[in-house]
Parts: sequence; C-alpha cells; structure tokens
Amino acid sequence: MKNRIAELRKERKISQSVLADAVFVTRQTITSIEVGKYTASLELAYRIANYFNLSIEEVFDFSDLEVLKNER
Amino acid sequence: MKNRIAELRKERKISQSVLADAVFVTRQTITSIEVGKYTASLELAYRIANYFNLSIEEVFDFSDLEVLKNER
DNA sequence: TAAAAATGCAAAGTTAACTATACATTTTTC
DNA sequence: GAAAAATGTATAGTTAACTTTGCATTTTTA
Repeated sequence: MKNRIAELRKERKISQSVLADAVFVTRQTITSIEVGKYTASLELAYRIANYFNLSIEEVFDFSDLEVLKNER
Repeated sequence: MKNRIAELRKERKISQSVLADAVFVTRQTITSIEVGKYTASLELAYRIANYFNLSIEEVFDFSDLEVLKNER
C-alpha cells in the first residue's frame, strides 16, 4: 500500500528517526513502511496520521483496495 | 482497541458471516476483532469502514492511544 | 573538507493478525 | 417446538508487522 509519509516528512523537515521516536517504533519500521515493504498496523497508522494532524485516509492510499470493493 | 463493528452490524442487521465474506476474512476474524481479542490490520479496517460507508476513525476508537499523543 | 546526521538496505528473530476447524449454546424462523 | 441460522469460544498453525543489529553510502553542517 502506498502512503505519503516520506513526502510529509520532507515537507516538514522531519527525519525518519524523529518520526520513529514520536510514534514509538524503530527507524527501520518507518523506512520499511515508506518504501512499501509492508503495511503499517492500524495503531501505527493512526499515530503517524495524528502526528501530522491528518486522518489515516489522508496519509495512506487505499485505492489499490477499491477493486475488491467494486467486486462486491 | 474498541470498535463499533458489532453495533453497526446490528443496526443494519448484518451477520458476522456476511460481513466476513464482504471484507474477505473468516467469521472468526470478525468475532475476534469485535471482542477486542486483537486489532484489525489497516487494510481490513479500511474494508470494514468502507463496507459501512464510514471512515476508519468513525468505526475504530483510538481514544486509548491519545495518552501517548499527549505525552509527546 | 572533515565530522555528524540522515538514509539505504539486509538478515535473523519475535509477536500479533489471521486462517482453519470444530463444537456448544443461543437466537431466529417456519 | 423443531430446524436453521447466528453467535461464542477455543486451539493449533501460518503469515506479516515490527524489532534488533549492523554496516555502507549520502547529505548536511560547522
């Protein structure tokens, strides 16, 4: 799943380490999620969105799941 | 983490099985999430919220995480 | 331009989300 | 009131999120 984390970090000049500490995970976790190696948990997604004062839907891109929705 | 899934299901008279099928998980997964045995993944949270035409934040209760937010 | 900070990336280990199966109890429907 | 549907709960197994460690490269700062 795609997300805007790297983009939001750069806009606000926040390093991976600072974000990682703020949301209580390791830098490696932030990196992995940024590059799409895996998807954030719901709690982490919320913490990240909240850190940027955005909703989860504004940070994470669910458009690749819409297909399944339309298949219902 | 708390959520409004059982409540939303009952309002709309949708069984666990029907919801499970609609969001591509087993009934056991829905049950476990409803009773708080574990937290939904981000993708599943999105699918469930979307099924009810709500945002993730409207279905899942993150208030137990606010503490951490305020500690920043 | 050297030092410090930030990023990239990789691998092994742990934990939590989810599946599959199964059976007992409760609720709904006919 | 019997059958069918829905729910509760439990357990063993798989997969994916996340940690930990470590080191190499790039970018920033003094």
